[in-house]
Amino acid sequence: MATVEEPTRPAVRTRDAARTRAEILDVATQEFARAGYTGARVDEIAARTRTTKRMIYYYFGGKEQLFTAVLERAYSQIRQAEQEVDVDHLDPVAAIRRLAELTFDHHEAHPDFIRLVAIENIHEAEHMAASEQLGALNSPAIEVIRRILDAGRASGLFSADIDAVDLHAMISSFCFFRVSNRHTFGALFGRDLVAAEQREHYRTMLGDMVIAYLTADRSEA
Amino acid sequence: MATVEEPTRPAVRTRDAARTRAEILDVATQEFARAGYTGARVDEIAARTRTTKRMIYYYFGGKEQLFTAVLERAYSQIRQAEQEVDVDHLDPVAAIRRLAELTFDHHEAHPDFIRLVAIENIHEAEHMAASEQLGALNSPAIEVIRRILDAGRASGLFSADIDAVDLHAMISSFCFFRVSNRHTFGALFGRDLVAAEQREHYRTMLGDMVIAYLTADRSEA
DNA sequence: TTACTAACGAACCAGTTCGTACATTAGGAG
DNA sequence: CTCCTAATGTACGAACTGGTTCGTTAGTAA
Repeated sequence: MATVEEPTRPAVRTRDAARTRAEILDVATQEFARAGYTGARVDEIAARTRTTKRMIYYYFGGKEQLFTAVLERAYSQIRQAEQEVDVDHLDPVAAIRRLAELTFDHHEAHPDFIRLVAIENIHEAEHMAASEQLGALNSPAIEVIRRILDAGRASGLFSADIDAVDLHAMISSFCFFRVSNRHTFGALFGRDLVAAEQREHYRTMLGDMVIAYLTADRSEA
Repeated sequence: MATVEEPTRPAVRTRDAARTRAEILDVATQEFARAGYTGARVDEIAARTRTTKRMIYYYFGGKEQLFTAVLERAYSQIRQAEQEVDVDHLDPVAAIRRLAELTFDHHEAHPDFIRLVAIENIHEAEHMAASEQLGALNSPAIEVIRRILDAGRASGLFSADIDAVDLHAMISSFCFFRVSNRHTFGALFGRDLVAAEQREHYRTMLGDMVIAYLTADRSEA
């Protein structure tokens, strides 16, 4: 019943450009991943931030550039993870399997990233094209794959003459599809590709598939 | 220089419910595939039709139901194509390879369908869930795969104990990724997965991969 | 202490977008 | 030929949305 108005606490507007910028990126990542580029609302992003819409335009310029910034950060995080991969101590077969599993795990752990990539493909990668930072700077994973492939062929273990980028595509396609198409696949076949009980099953299947392809006996062909 | 106004031809408003409905679906499919669900504009769909926006609401009820109808038709077309598959005269290895190639070809030939599926996944298949027609009625392809797998195992050619739905996922993931992620993959690695020169390369790679997995020597495992 | 600027907030605006109310007519049933 | 209704077209509006204008203030350099 108190008719006394709350003094609407001054909220001690502390100034911290880096924090504000990062917070906008965090929220924007969620919102874009949730609703797609067009479906994401700048007002909604601002509302879920401790700052205002004005700041989004102040720091990023607009919705398009904000999405580009979101993509840039997401990809830079993935590259960072890839750089920490260490499979040099393993034999080629084990190394490839390990790498496939790491890719599998990373996709599963970052569904928002998968969604962002799917969304960017709907828009034909126009935001990536507009980014200087994202210009064809190769993923570290490719170099790792290349080294393992060379070793595997040198030792006679690998018969397939696939190159690193194509092998990366093969591994990624399985990992990506499992997460990206989870919902339509589930609706059509009543099977949840990302169900916890199935995790080991699919992880093993991926490794088996890649190794089988690389080591297949092609002498009869 | 004729200042005589064109009589704005009466356009002979012929009435044909089926045609109007089908035309709306055609244009809507393009527009949704182009811009995503949220990005698609009802006014734009109407403008590219020989009828008006009023008819979209008259026949479909609204944007959501229109998108659901688009998905229903797209999936029914795919099922129709799957039903025409005939691989019964082939041995299991050749049959699986042929089936994989047909899936490959279908994905390549229908990029709009791929985009619609990707878009529907962004929306967590909520429109498919709202459809009675799309309720878990299995794809004919699954039955075909099941038969081939049984035959392959019976004859001792296939060693892998994978089930039909998972094999379908394996094949689809490669075909789907190649089309759906064409743009981001191209931007990152400078390689166009859908380039015509590469078509045979990837088609063969898919078949090799699936056959290698199914026939891999697991005696040493 | 003062002055200056980077960082910030509230309110607003113009264009858009889905959806609807109302009026009209083609074409078939009788 | 007449009447009835499924089918169609026009015009409009309320809510939303990206972006901007204008004014304020925290922190800091001198």
